[in-house]
Amino acid sequence: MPLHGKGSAPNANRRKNTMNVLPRKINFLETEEKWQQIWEEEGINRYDWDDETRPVYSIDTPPPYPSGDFHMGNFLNWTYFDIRARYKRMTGYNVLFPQGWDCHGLPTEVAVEKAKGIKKSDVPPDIFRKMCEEWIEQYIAKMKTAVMRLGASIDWTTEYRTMEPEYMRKIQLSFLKLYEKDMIYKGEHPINWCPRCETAIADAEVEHEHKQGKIYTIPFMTDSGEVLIATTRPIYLPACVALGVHPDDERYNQLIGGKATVPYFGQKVPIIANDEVDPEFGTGAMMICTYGDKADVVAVARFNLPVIKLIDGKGTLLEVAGKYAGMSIADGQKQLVKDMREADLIKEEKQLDQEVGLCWRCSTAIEIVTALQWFMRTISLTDKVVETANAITWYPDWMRQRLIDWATGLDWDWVLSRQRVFATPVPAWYCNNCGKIRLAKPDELPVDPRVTSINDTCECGSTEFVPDTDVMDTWFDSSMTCAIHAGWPDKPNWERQFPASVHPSGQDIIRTWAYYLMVRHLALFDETAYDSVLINGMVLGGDGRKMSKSLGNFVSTPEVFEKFGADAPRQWAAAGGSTGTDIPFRWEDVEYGWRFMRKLWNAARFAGMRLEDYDGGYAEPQLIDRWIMTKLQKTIKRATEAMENCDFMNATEAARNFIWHVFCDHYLEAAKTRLYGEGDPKEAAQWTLYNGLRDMLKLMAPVTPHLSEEIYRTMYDPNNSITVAEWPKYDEKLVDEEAERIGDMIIAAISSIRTEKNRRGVSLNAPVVKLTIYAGENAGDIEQGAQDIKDTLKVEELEILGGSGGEAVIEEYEHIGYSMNL
RNA sequence: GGGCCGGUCGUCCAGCCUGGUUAGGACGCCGCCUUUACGAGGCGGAGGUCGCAGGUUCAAGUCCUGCCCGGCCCA
Repeated sequence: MPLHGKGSAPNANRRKNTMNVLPRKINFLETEEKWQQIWEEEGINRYDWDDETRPVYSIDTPPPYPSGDFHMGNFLNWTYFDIRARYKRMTGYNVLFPQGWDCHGLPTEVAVEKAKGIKKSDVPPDIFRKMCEEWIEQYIAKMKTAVMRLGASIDWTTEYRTMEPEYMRKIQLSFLKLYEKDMIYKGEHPINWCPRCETAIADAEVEHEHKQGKIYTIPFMTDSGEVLIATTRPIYLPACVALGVHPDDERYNQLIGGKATVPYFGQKVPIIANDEVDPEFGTGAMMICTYGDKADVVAVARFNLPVIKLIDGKGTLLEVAGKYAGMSIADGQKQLVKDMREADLIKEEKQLDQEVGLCWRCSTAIEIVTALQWFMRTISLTDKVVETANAITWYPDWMRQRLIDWATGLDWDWVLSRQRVFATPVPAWYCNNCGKIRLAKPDELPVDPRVTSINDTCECGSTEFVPDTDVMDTWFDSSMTCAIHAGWPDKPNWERQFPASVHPSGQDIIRTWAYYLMVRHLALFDETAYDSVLINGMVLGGDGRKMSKSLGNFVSTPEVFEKFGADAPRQWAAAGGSTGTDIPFRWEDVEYGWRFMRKLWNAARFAGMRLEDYDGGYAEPQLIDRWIMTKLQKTIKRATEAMENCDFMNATEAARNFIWHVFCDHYLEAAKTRLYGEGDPKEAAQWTLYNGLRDMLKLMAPVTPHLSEEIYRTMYDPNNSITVAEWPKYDEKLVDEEAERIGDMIIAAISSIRTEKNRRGVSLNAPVVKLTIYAGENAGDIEQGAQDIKDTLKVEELEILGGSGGEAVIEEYEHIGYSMNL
């Protein structure tokens, strides 16, 4: 036995004060709010910017868009990174857990327009901005309340808003630095365009949807007769610049090099060989227009074809569309199809299931147009992105592929500029005379060129400048967080907090958040933005379908808080499914968490009562004490490994199952009689209980911080928080394999006999006049637990024999039989 | 069409990477027990040929191949 002698109490200092006993009744909801307040007052969640001893763990908390609704999906995310933050604090890290709000964006503009009954163009940009800023504060307040009610261990001294001048300064500065590095440029390129929002949008902002559409077969005239093409968008005929056929397609390849005449509009276009044309699709010949779809973009670039502008920013057809000019695309197409039918130029019409790109904000069908926009170079960084994605850690591992697939599938650089108001302005003016760009200088930031004019002289001698009226994609605000959280560019030691240790993200926004962060920081610092990515899945309704109000499976977060507070649903979030997978919200899981809290509370209350006179002393642990300690060590090991891997489910399950079904169900029952007694057997049980329970509270602390704290401060240490106490260490000295083997046998015997008592309709407490156990070769083992068996089962006379016999056998130990007289 | 994930008791979820005792847990269902931590509890029971078909192996829920179904993302 590794442990000997009274007084040599490992991990337990002799206590002077008696232990406080927990009250029978407890209002968990009030308790939680109490601790949230105390933690804030004590500042225990603050990052220590000056501490150079502890290793840093920095969390790249994604600043949410303050919609005002902290939904159960948010609940899941914040629980994930809060568990991570708390676990890391307990394992010795200086944890930076910041919180920001990603304020800019169209939804606020729309909401303000509606609320004030104005259009954004009715008032100057700075006035409209102010309205948006005021508007969004109410939503930030709501979101913040929810984050705090969850018990997220945020360092609120770090709180920031992306709409603040100070934040915009940093974003604009990064813009200038990227421009200096030639990573940002202004150019004319085909881009996705939302005709309703009248703004450029990035690939990542395009949603795809299947729609039933029509495909029309239309004849083009060539020197050797008609060639039929199939198109879903005949309205693009005026912008047709070529006819493409596959070079191996024997129906058409003799036409290559010749000309074709566009029906109805009459322009002549070249017939070119394009191996990307699918001879199986439609008629096998494809018209190339500017731009009907992405394939057109690729073809135009590849064959150096001219570009014909067909629509303006509102999606209205231009002059080139002839009599259709001035109509919307949809109306124009309708009219054109009608006219072409009459002219017998439509040979066939068929239904086709096609995919259309939609603006993710307003669901308007996007168009592809060519326009002068700001871009950030991303395509040239693709290899570097792939390399970095492979080098960092992903929880779970298979999510890595999502980023790689996205990055390698991109066709264009990132379109940065947007034509909106409530966003970070592009810090640039243009010389009114020669057109040269005059970028803001770092000390002029932050600046809104739409509001502030520039006092300077251009190289050409002119002093007149016009502002760049573009603003930036909101992702440009939020994809700098790893550096900005770390303190860039002002804190001299910002690189101590950089790269971020973990970037938490939803699987749905890997293509945006994770990708933009990575590419942006690589471009600026040539370094990864984060060392690991923690992915959470979506929260589904209890029926396994996507949670939504229209499906009637929607659960609001305030409702959950009101009924069950934070710690119970936090257990659902932690244990509802594997990290990264979608998890259904189930009230049953939350209720189970709530019952676990009550169970642990009662067990701790019992421990407190039996430890009231405990002075921290040590007596040689008995078999069953060593058994539970061994089981505890193995639980610590399992939970720690799971926590290290962000496997919150198995970490939580390991701790909960041990506490409830091993410690409460078996150990407390077996040790109860000793704890009511006197002397060394009692002290051994007390030592085990005192030290064991403390570790159990710690194992649960990241998941149920409020509950653990309430019990810990009442029973163990009123002045120090368990949430920053040391995480239990697996202690090999406390592992006793032999005790575990024999203990399992004793517990199995007790369980079997207890079941038998139950079967005979008597309570566990009813006395057993005589119990005879026929233990064969295990008689010596059973003998070691004789007292536990007698105590737990209330046996008056216990006889342990070798050999076999008895009226029943012990489950899982069929060679051990027993007889019992009640 | 491509990539990724999933298909395990009525329901939800582990287990699969690193093959090996009667496949676990929760919810629900049924039965029993007022026992000085807990009846918002305890004890027990029923319920699964691990999507299908092959293959590797002494041994497959676990590894390999093909297929089917569902989900997400992309074209």
